[in-house]
Amino acid sequence: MNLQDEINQLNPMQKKAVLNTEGPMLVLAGAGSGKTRVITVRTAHLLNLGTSPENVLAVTFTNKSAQEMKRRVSSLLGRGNSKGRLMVSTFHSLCLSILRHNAKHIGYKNNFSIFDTSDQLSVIRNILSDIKFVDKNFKADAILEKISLMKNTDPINHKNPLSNHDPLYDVLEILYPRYVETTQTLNAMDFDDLIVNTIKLFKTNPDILEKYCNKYRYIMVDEYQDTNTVQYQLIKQLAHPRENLCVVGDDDQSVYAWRGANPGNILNFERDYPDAVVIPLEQNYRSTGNILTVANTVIKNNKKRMEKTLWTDKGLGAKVYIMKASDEVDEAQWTAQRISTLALEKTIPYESFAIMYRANIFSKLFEAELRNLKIPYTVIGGTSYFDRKEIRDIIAYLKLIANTDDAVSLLRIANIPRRGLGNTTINQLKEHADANNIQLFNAFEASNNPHAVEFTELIAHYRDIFSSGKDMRMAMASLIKEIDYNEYIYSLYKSNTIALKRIENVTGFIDTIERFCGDGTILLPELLERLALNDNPYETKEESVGVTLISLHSAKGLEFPVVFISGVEDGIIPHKKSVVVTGGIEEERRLFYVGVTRAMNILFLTYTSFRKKYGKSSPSFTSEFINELPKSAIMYVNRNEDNAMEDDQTVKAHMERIRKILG
DNA sequence: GAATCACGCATTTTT
DNA sequence: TGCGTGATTC
Repeated sequence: MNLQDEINQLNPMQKKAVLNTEGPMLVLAGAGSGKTRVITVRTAHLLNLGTSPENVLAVTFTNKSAQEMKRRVSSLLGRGNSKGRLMVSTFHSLCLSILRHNAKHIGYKNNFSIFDTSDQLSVIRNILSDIKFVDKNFKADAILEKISLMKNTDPINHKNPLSNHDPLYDVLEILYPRYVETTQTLNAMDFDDLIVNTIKLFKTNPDILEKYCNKYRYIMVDEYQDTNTVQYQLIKQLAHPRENLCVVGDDDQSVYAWRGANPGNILNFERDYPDAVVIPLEQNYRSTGNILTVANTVIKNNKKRMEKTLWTDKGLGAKVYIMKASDEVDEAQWTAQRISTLALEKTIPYESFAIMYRANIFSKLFEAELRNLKIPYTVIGGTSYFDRKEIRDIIAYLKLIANTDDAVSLLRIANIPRRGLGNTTINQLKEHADANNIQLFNAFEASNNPHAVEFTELIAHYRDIFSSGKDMRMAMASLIKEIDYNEYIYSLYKSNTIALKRIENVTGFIDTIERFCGDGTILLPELLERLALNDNPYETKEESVGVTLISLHSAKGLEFPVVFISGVEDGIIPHKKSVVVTGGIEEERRLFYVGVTRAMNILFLTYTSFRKKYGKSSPSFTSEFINELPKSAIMYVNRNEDNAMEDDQTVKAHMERIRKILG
């Protein structure tokens, strides 16, 4: 299908958004309203009008959506067309590429490292121990969260986000500058720094900013409701003065305030850009009528939102089913049984089902019950492959090889595998480095400890090997062999099976790396960037197998024919801890709304009478959101006479549709 | 440096 | 309840 046909098929609002290419525009894209389609067709249209692809910048939050967007734009324009020159990028990778070219202007070397969360935690723990600050009430991860919030809200004026009654307030006043100083000394940036430092770069070097402003004449931002204050500032800087800025988002799906997202960015768009055109997309192409009625009714209870009502021409469809289980085991069994029945009797593929929950911990019981019934499933989220100790160790080697100033990586692996560099020796070296104001690595080099010197020689040797651009796999394999990492793993774990598994992980990691590299060879710094930003341009998108188990947060952006939202109980949704913080009950309601609007044809809401919490069973109470549901669109299903659905002709008709859709 | 134990804590997560 | 951390001990 060519572009013009594609445009002709859009609904009037979508078409308006696509054809309006100049000036600021807010596309208020309701759930399932064809948002991605609008963005991609709009981009293709822009290019088709003669705009050069290098003058267009599209910003997303995840690499996955960036890749998806590139793919769709290039398929709209036909092959060989501009895919490579079009800048579709995440906030972080955009900033990273800007900073790599301009590192010296903000006091960094261009081989700066990117620190992930665990690197950040190490920095904080080191500072705490340096200043001999011991207080169990101040945990590194709580401090980190606040530091991140501080950076994301007001990095330049160092505005403390806490009230001065908060016990963490004073700690943060001391730690924040120290943390910033330390990371800079280590020639490292954390994820927040990537954005913050870009803003600073632009503030202090208007000429550099101007260059980028001239380059990016048309800017699009996806998921605008998730932008935080610094991302907002960045976009504002870049869009000036043309303001050909198209932001797309849905304030009702803003569920990341707790990590700094500022829904005010979308709510205030018209105030910030007075000439803005606002286009609401309210026709929903995903869900049937009753599901949308439930979604609309619930979300209307939020006060701070932009008014919109989703509608569909699909008809009412099945009612939203509500199941009250006796306890969490019953809930999981019931859900698994329902899936089994629907799958077998109505021949719905398992891939059409999703079970959603507020917290990943809840996946356990569902997994067990699905296993019981031999139903295949995929759990999304949880701890990442890259968080494993053995993978982190190897990555620490690579990071140190790429940036010897990275003392966090250095300290991680100085004695892994053991090479006679115990705590005492390392502390002496640290003191020596501090006293002489030199990098720790240089203190190792200059030390009269042969182990320390040998270690730096090893790193230097591999620095040469990796920078020569030789085969990455060979270099890695040889490094792992030279340090005898496998032997170390065997010595670490008593059980051979566990040790073998860990070793397999390391081998698997080398394979993963190869996939990150694609056909061509890339150098170590680029590999590390891709690893840090989780950006694998060669990853083949694999269809997940079986029933999807997923948190409500992770489900944003996805859709499934049949959805179960579990644990719709007071304290879970809304979560007891969320009610008192940033987003409060309204954000919880949005999260629930996100879950509801994932469902295409059938939606179940489940909750319990009793639930085991921390080992002991206590009564659970229905979520207030259940009470907000419109009576006309819902139907209660009883455990003992669980046959209501089978008699429901609408369900049969809709199952028929699902089968058709899925071929 | 390793093994053991007690204690405390317990959303959401991408980059 | 169950895991991860940190202290304690050998």
